[in-house]
Amino acid sequence: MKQGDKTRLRIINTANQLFYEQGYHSTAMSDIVDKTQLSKGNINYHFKNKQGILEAVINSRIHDIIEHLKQWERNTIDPRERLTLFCKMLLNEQDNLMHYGCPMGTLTEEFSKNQPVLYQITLPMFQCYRDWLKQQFMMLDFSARSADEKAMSLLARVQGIAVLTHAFKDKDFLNREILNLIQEINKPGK
Amino acid sequence: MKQGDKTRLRIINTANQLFYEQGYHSTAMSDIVDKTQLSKGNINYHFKNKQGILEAVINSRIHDIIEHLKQWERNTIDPRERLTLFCKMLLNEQDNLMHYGCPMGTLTEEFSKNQPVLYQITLPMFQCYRDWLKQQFMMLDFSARSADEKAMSLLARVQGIAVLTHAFKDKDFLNREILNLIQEINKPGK
DNA sequence: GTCTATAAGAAGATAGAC
DNA sequence: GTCTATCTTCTTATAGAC
Repeated sequence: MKQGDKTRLRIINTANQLFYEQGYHSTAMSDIVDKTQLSKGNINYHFKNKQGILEAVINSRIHDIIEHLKQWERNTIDPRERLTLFCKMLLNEQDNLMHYGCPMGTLTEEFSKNQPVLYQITLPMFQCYRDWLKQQFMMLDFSARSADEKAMSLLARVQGIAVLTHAFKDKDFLNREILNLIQEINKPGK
Repeated sequence: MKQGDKTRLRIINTANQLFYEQGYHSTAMSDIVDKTQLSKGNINYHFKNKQGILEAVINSRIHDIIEHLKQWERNTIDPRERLTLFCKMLLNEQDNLMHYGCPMGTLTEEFSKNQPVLYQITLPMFQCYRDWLKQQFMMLDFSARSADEKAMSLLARVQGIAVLTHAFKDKDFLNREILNLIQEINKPGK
């Protein structure tokens, strides 16, 4: 890998972490400078501006999400088990969720109000999960329409749990709710 | 009412609306100046700084929330009906939810990551609803502990619906989910 | 109580040397 | 490719006149 690519990657990964832990707006270019130990000028050589960094970060995240989904598909062919793996993801991220909320949800909320350009960049993350969940429900013989509705329902459940875990800094709540949700998913008559 | 009080109230109400529509961080003092048609100096006479305005806004919101809860208590003594009124609140705010999300959830999320002082100011809004919902579940003969868990569950459901309504700008989803939620609440064996 | 004017700082983006 | 230095704009907060 070329030196330039290594630097570019270092910027993306650092910004990704900072955008998650502090939010996009609260992360200054100087924060990225400090954490990467690169100069301001160097960062601006690799990215036109802050929005350019965001775009690269989101592309990187989407790549990771897709890898994650593929892994679940390799792990099992049972859609209910796959949905269960999706829910369990939150248990693996307990501390991060408590401190920083959902990386996708919090970033989207930050842009949904009045940053239409950044919002458009960020929303595809949500769409990845929505489409994949829909596929799983279709494998359970739901129609395309109701599979999408089930996907949205499940996404909403998970986002709600993330919001309250974050707001009340409550890991017990998180564990309780996710276990309940997994039970509901695996109930036969659903 | 004195002129000073009228001015103070005008600032609070304007800031309340702007904080909701744009977020706290994205609302500049100059936005409040423009919308109130008051001078910068006048606003700083009434409030020490931006944080002072936030505190007044939150106090005003909490006052409104409590009035709202009291009204639901006057409207019915049946706890399930009261929980239903709570859910229906979201249907009355369809357009706002779609454009700006939950006024309580979005503000709390904005501060939960790395603004501990503002977070402490904002969280009591959530606590109001949590306590009231808990009371309703206790009237349905749940123990204090499980009533609180049910309250948190319901809050999470509603927050999740708000997040996805906002993210996908989808009112149909909102209506569908809220009606489902109301049905669940009024199922006998819950 | 309300105003105008300005200080003081932070943040994003740019210029140009090496 | 990487750096230092600077520009410009935006934002909060303050000083002082009326």
